[in-house]
Amino acid sequence: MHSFNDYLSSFTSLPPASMQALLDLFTPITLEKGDHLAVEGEFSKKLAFVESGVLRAYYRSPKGEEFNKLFFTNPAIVGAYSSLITGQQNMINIQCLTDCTLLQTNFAHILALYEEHPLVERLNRVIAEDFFVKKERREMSLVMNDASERYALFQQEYPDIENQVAQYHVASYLGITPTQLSRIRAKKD
Amino acid sequence: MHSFNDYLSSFTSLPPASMQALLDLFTPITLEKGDHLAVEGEFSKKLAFVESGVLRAYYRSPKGEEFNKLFFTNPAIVGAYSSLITGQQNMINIQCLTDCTLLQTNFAHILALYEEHPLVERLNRVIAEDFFVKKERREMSLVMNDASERYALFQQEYPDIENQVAQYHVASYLGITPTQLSRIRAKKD
DNA sequence: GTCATTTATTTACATATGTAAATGATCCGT
DNA sequence: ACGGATCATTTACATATGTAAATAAATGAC
Repeated sequence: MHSFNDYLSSFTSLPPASMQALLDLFTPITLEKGDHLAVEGEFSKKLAFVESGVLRAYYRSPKGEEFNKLFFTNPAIVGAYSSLITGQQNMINIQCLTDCTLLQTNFAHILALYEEHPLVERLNRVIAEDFFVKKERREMSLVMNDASERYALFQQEYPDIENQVAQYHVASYLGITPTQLSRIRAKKD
Repeated sequence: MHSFNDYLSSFTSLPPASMQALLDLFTPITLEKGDHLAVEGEFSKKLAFVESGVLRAYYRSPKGEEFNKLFFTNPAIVGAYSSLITGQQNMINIQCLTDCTLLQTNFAHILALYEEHPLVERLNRVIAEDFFVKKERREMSLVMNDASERYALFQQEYPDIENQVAQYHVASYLGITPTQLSRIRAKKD
């Protein structure tokens, strides 16, 4: 498992005192398969680091269909990011697909650290930029690659997820039906 | 035409002195159909406001196929946003689809205003959040709507663009071929 | 361990979309 | 106004994907 400390350090280095102050904000929690960390319509406040387990972020269409948008596993930060930073109503849902252990905090606590620990703000910015760039890459992939190429990319990007979650969650992430994913998998042999 | 001043004011109000300092940074330029404002691989520096004309942002696949990602018309801010804020290499191209008149500046000039005009930073953040939310909506639409629904949404969102640019640019934005767009249009009668 | 439930695959058919080529329409420079 | 170039539509056919239903496999509760 990748520790939260190591994960944060991979973005930018922090003075030990700042790192400690930041880490101290987070509380270990456990969630069960099916539990939600964020729900659409809320004004989201929580941010967490994934220690173990798998979560998904998903949209819901007006008719109630669900569309997986992202998966999260160790090491990753999970939260309704756009709601947190904009203060607007949250549009996505975040749910555990397995039992999960997380380190959780209130986003406001992090903001409160900026005065005393300016490099925490820098760290936060770097992480936000990383999110942004990943989002852009995913958007490019949705547009430029067909389903079977996206499936190959998914396997590269999340090598450990495929055997931890239901096939239909993968299909939803790829933007196809489970039927079509089965066909694509069958062809690969 | 919507003035730059009015457009900025629609996000958040600025003290007149700050607004003037900001507006003073921008220089009117004209670009011709086909000209590029940003090219992939560069480290982008420029940001501009669209006074008139139509621009597109597009990706290029490794094989050289182009995929339209966004259109820009008055009033809008245009620039290789993710490159500007992250300082990373730019991944998108921005090109004029008609002759355009823009107000242009170097992004660094805006950052330099933050000290003396703190509300400019707030304005910038609000605009970035607006970008982010729009990006999320577009991503949702790509995933949840089929091509003919996306076409209807495009017509709502950009009511004036359809008769200013080639059909195949619209098709590319929708993620389909011009052939398929023709079929969708034919059905609507 | 058994059985019911959930999940994955397969099948048959329908629909959306792509490709390539032909035809029409429109635009632009001279 | 003419004529070549670009663009849009149409046609015919191929492929990818969806839907619905049947079957097979895996999972989980007892």
